[in-house]
Amino acid sequence: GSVSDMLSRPKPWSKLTQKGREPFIRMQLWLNGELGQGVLPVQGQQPGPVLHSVTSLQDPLQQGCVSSESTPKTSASCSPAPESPMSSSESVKSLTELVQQPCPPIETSKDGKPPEPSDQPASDSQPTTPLPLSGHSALSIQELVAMSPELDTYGITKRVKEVLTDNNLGQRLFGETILGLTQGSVSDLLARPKPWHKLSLKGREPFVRMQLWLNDPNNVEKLMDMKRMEKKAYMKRRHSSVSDSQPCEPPSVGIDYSQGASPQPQHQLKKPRVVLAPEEKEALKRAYQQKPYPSPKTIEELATQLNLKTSTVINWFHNYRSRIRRELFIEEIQAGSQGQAGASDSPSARSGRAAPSSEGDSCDGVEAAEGPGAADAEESGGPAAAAKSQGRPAEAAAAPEEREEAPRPAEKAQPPPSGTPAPDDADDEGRPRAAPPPPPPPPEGPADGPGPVPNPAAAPAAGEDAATSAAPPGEGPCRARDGADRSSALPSTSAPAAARRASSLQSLFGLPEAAGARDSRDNPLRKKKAANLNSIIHRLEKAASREEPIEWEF
DNA sequence: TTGCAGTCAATATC
DNA sequence: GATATTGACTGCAA
Repeated sequence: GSVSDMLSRPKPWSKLTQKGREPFIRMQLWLNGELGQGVLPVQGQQPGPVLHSVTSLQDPLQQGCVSSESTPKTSASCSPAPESPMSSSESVKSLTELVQQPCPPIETSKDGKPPEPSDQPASDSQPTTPLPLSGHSALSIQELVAMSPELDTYGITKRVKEVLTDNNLGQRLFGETILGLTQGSVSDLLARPKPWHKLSLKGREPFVRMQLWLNDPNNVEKLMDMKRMEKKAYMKRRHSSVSDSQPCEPPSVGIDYSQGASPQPQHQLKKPRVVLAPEEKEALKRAYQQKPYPSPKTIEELATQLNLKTSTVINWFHNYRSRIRRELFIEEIQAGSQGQAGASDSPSARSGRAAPSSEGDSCDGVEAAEGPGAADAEESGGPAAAAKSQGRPAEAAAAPEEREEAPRPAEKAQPPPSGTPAPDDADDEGRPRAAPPPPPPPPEGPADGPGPVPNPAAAPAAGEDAATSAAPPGEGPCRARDGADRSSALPSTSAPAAARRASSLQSLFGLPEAAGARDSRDNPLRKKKAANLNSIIHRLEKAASREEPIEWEF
């Protein structure tokens, strides 16, 4: 259906979103029978039978990290035939070659990311720019990303981490040279990769780069070289600065704030970083538990009570929601890949590093659960939950479901679960409020368990959550969008509802297809979740077709 | 306008 | 010194 629509009523390029352009890029590539023709004028073309080609684009990046089970979406929408139809084979070939090439440096920074801002003396002969991509073939990273088959992000990061540690290569170096990202971002990415299908085109980019890098037989050497050169340059700078007594301009990275002292007026303008006190965080977390999507009013109150700027509170909620969500992704992945084998824990298996969250802060909105609300943990993945030193991860994964299954009455004296929106939330009503991504962590006893902790936040938030918590569970917005993503990128409207639902399920679990394929069957917890989610999806579908206000209660 | 994804970069922690 | 965490910001989509 989508294809038909697209073929008969193509939108002008300029009107298309990034997502929307993807199919056209695919078509263009397919038509070209080769890759990298720069930008693609798509308009008005009436491509012929395009369909199957998409599948054929599956193998390019391959080399091991593509999810074992080719994306269901694509395969569903395209000919199930495993092997791809002719024409595109060339493209695949050239792409594959390209991907495997020693990858000449490139200067294709998409958004024109300045090739290393000021940086690097490394410029010494070595291309500092990230993007180990094409030189000749003008195949931009975006194109590659657009055509990339589904990659196993978790597997990729795992491998990258291995390679980096094995060779004693730092994240900073890797990030700056290969990915064009800062150390912090790399760390985050490696520690908490999102499943491929949850990533936007932009978000996929680093993974494609990583995959390309992994495929490059000389990857380590190159990085080592870079390292050496950096060192050399650094030494050189030091020497010269010492001898010249010249306050040697801050090593590269022209952004030498820290170089502190220098009373440069501009630098003075830098606002100091806000660091929330533990109590403040605690309060915010509690507020989050009460209401993951606080109304402006609530935010205002929180800010006042905590003596923070409202923007800080807003940011905090955004970050928290999004980070919790990510936590859940990996929990799922890990649970998936491990639950299989060792039933439980094996912290060891956890890619070396324990889920970041486990140390308590980052996403502990969930962690909080372990205390008083620990009861919740009970069924949470059984052994896994128990084994986890902090119970956290497993809980996190399970928590959502529990809430769905048994809307805890505990949750703040919910006004009549149905119907009437929360009193206070006047400002929220009407808007189909997105569900708390990962449902607010198990309410350790609403408004906080034993929690003697003075909780300024809880108060204001308390009365309001009804409406919110009544929202559809399971990452509403995210999912919805995700669903849209898929359909636009990989038309598969013809898939029977059941199939669609199935794939939705996968996405709901945040499982990379591969993982899903691996474990979805026996894990009882998973089954339970699946069943539960199935029913939710079913209701959602029904509701959607009705268009009448609905009361969410799962 | 709101929420989110993706990042940066300052700090904290190891 | 390397890595992890996290508040803030940008850009985009609905």
